[in-house]
Amino acid sequence: MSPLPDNADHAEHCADILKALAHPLRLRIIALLCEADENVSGLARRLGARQSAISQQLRILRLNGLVDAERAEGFSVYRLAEPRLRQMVACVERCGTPVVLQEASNV
Amino acid sequence: MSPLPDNADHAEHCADILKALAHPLRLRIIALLCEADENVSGLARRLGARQSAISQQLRILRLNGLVDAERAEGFSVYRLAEPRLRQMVACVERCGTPVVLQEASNV
DNA sequence: TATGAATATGGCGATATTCGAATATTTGGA
DNA sequence: TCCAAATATTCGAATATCGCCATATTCATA
Repeated sequence: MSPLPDNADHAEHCADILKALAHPLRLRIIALLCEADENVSGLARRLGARQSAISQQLRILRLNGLVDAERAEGFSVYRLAEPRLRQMVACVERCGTPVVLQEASNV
Repeated sequence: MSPLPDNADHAEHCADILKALAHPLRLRIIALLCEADENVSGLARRLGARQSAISQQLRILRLNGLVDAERAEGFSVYRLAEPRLRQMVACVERCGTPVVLQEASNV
């Protein structure tokens, strides 16, 4: 069925995507960008993190092709480079939520 | 909307799940277990990996609550501990597949 | 061109991961 | 009980990642 078990290259590529997401701050950045584009200082403010930390993690996300940036009015506005990430985020969020809570909210 | 950006604890927990998946061999193990339960040597054979490598990665998956094992006829049979992982795997697999190929297969 | 805000990068110590080899443990059957 | 297959664990060296500070770069505007 799934090509993943037999295709080591594909597995490696998918693992790279997961690895890029597998960091609390990066995951929260991505989750914010799922809702709307945002610039660096906006992200830093909303996440309560230092600018350099945000910029560092954005670089990693950029190098992995998960986000891209555009300069606008003096700001670097970041956005999701891959719309399918919204599914990913929703998925991991469900996985990380105890079943009890999930049923309670009737999802 | 999503609780991820504002809830650092939840983000950390989700990142842990992603981290557990973010390894080529572990991802392929999970992908196999999505289809059917399997024992250690079966996994090693089908993935062309050493027994100790499989066992090591299974331990990590076990400690993270992604799989669990049951002894049967002399073998340790592993299975998914979390059915929602099937969605996760399908999701990351789509994300890791170039759009071109995806459209070609009409998904 | 000079300035300041916004962003990006370099470097570094500490910590964590990875993989193979060797070894230990568990288990079922003779 | 003893053996052999199946699985698990330990160890060490190479590598990678993290978090943070300091600094560099970019860019719009004066």
